[in-house]
Amino acid sequence: MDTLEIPVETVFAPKPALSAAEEKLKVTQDLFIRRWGEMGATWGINRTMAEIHALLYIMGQPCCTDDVMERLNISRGNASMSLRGLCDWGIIRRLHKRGERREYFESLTDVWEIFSIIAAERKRREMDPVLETIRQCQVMLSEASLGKAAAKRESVQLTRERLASMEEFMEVTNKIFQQFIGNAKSGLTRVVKVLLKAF
Amino acid sequence: MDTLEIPVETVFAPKPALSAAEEKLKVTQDLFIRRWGEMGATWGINRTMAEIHALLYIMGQPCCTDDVMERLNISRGNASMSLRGLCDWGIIRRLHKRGERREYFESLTDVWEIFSIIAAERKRREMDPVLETIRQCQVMLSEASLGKAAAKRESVQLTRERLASMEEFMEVTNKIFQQFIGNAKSGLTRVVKVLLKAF
DNA sequence: TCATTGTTTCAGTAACTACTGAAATAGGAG
DNA sequence: CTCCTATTTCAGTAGTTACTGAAACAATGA
Repeated sequence: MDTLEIPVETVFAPKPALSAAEEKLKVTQDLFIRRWGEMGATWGINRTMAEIHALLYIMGQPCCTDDVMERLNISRGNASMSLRGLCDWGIIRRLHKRGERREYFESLTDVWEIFSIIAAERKRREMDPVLETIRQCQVMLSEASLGKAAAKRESVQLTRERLASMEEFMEVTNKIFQQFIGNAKSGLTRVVKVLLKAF
Repeated sequence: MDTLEIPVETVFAPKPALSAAEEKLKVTQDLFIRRWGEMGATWGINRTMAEIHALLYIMGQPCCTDDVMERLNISRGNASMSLRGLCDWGIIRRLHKRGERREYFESLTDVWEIFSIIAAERKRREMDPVLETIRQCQVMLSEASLGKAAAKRESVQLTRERLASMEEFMEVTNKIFQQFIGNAKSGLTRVVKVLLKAF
């Protein structure tokens, strides 16, 4: 039997074993983190970035690069790049602790704020260019550009109609986004309450 | 000089040259299609699928597999799979023309309907599982699971708070989605008008 | 100044996703 | 049934994105 020997773990892993409660907390957080990462992936945000954000959000306390690396089993390079990316988005913040050399990171805590930042950025990057393109297309198919006869062709008319309905849709959607973004900090609940009451 | 010979194009390319207007229409449509594809890509929908949908939408008339292949320069396999995918989503439809062997495809024309289908599906696939996970996490950190003392720890409390605010956010968001989805056909404009008037 | 600790960058590579082209399959017409 | 045309499937591969690990860099303190 080797119960009398010093367990290998004592030498190589200086950490004390987690208490049952700590273990459960960790398992729970990991579950949340994984799911969040999966969701992020299908929304065009890379999994690791989403996971890091989930970690910082769910922990509720600042973590340093090494904490993140260790917890998610990722390399230093990856952690560094992803943390920077999240800072660029503005949904996590760098944090210097007095007398500490290393940097810590923490997530914004207000969920409405987090999502309105993301929404605003995506609108700017993805919806706005499409809207601009649609308008450009409409100019290209205008009477002025094609001449009166050609502009009357059925195929041209069809395309113009489609462009117009898409434009209308996107404009309205944009306005909704504005509401989200503008009201985020005060809690979007207000927007929603109005919406729900009306139906 | 070879002007007296039959031009090579006459033999190999039976199509007549496009008129200026047709050419402009094509260029315009291509511009729209490309932009739409780019947007799709950043939203986690693959570029080709988004482009095919854009094509069918903007054309306003049914196309067969070969039309799509030729217009977008993609292989038969790709076209077939992507068209099936779009049918599965429900945003394009198969269409049999009387006396024609091959199948045609057309896009839904109502933009609100298109987007509400997409929204509903994404909610089901991506938000619902996260919500379920959050609830599961809350159970895992309940007093019943951890015991009274452990449940009082600060770290546990923090995590529980975060889970709770995220849950609240997602529930509200879900309700908004429901409104979208439920009112789509009658034109979402109604929802929006209410929303806008209230501010 | 140098040593130490922490951070960023980036070339190389692993992992993944999308696409092709050809073969298999389906189904209508004769 | 067979022939013919349209459609689907899928193995192999091209193209893309994400990640690692090491080296360069930055900042602090002795």
